[in-house]
Amino acid sequence: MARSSRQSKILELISTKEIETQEELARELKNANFEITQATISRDIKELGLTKILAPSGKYKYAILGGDQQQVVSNKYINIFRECVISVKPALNLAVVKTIKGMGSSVCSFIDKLNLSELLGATYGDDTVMLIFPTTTYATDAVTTLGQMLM
Amino acid sequence: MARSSRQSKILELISTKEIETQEELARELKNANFEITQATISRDIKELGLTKILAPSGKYKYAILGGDQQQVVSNKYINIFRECVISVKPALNLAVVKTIKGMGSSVCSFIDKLNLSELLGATYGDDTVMLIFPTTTYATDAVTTLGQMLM
DNA sequence: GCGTTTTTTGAATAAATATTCATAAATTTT
DNA sequence: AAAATTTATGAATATTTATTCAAAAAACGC
Repeated sequence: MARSSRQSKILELISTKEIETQEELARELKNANFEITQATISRDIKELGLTKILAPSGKYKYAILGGDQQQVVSNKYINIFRECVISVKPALNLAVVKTIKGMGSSVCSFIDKLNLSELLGATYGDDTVMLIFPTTTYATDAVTTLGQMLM
Repeated sequence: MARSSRQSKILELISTKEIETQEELARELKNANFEITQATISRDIKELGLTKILAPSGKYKYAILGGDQQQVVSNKYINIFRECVISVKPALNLAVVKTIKGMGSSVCSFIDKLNLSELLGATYGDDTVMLIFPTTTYATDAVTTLGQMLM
């Protein structure tokens, strides 16, 4: 459980910040209350298919891999999603996602990447993500899409 | 000059073989008569925007980056091409590319990636690449395309 | 529940990679 | 063409990352 949450957090962190080293990632995770060592991060990074790329700044940073290999890995991401999400429910033009404690932000960051159709905006709390749509129909469609991923 | 040739060779090597470490790359380059140390390879790899990715085999290997950053880098590739190619000429339904000594194979590997229209096949020698087209027209078109890259 | 197997992790370490610093080669300036 | 500047490189080293090996934690069957 801690494992999935941690990996989800890692995905969020690297897409949010420019993480240059695994030690740096360890520090960030510590801030998010994951006590972990560099050894474990090395393993997580391998599992998640992350790589160091040359950022425009000229520095190296961790990023999610593009290309073919990505397919192999994205199942992994969906598994993480599954383990962090408790339920997805519609509420008029909103979709409300309940997550395990502390995973609101990283689940939200994950959902952002899905490019849900007509998603107007998304906000999150500690264990909730709220997705805003123009109509109830789009909201229920999104709930269906996300629900599918949980099965 | 040696620099461009070497980097061109590096591009060829990593797209041909599964190179796991810089030391391994150093050995391969030695075979191709480039006496070079790991330090320089580290620098070349940074310049070329290469990264280690997880190969399907589960091992790490070097690969050319996909994605946005790639644009920044591909100019670099064209520069290398420029420095390795001496001339591009048509001969009936063929295009003949003369390269500096020893660069036939890596220039050929580079050209392969261009997906020239109607290219039927390509062969190379030490300092020559031969491209085969169905008609003289396609051959001269290719010569124009490649010629453009040299300007 | 209790023993057994599998999975996850950390500490220590091995392995790999990036950088520093000095030097040499190439390029430009005058 | 000599001096000055820039660029490329290697040796040594610092830094970073992967792995080994042992231990703890979790999952499983009985």
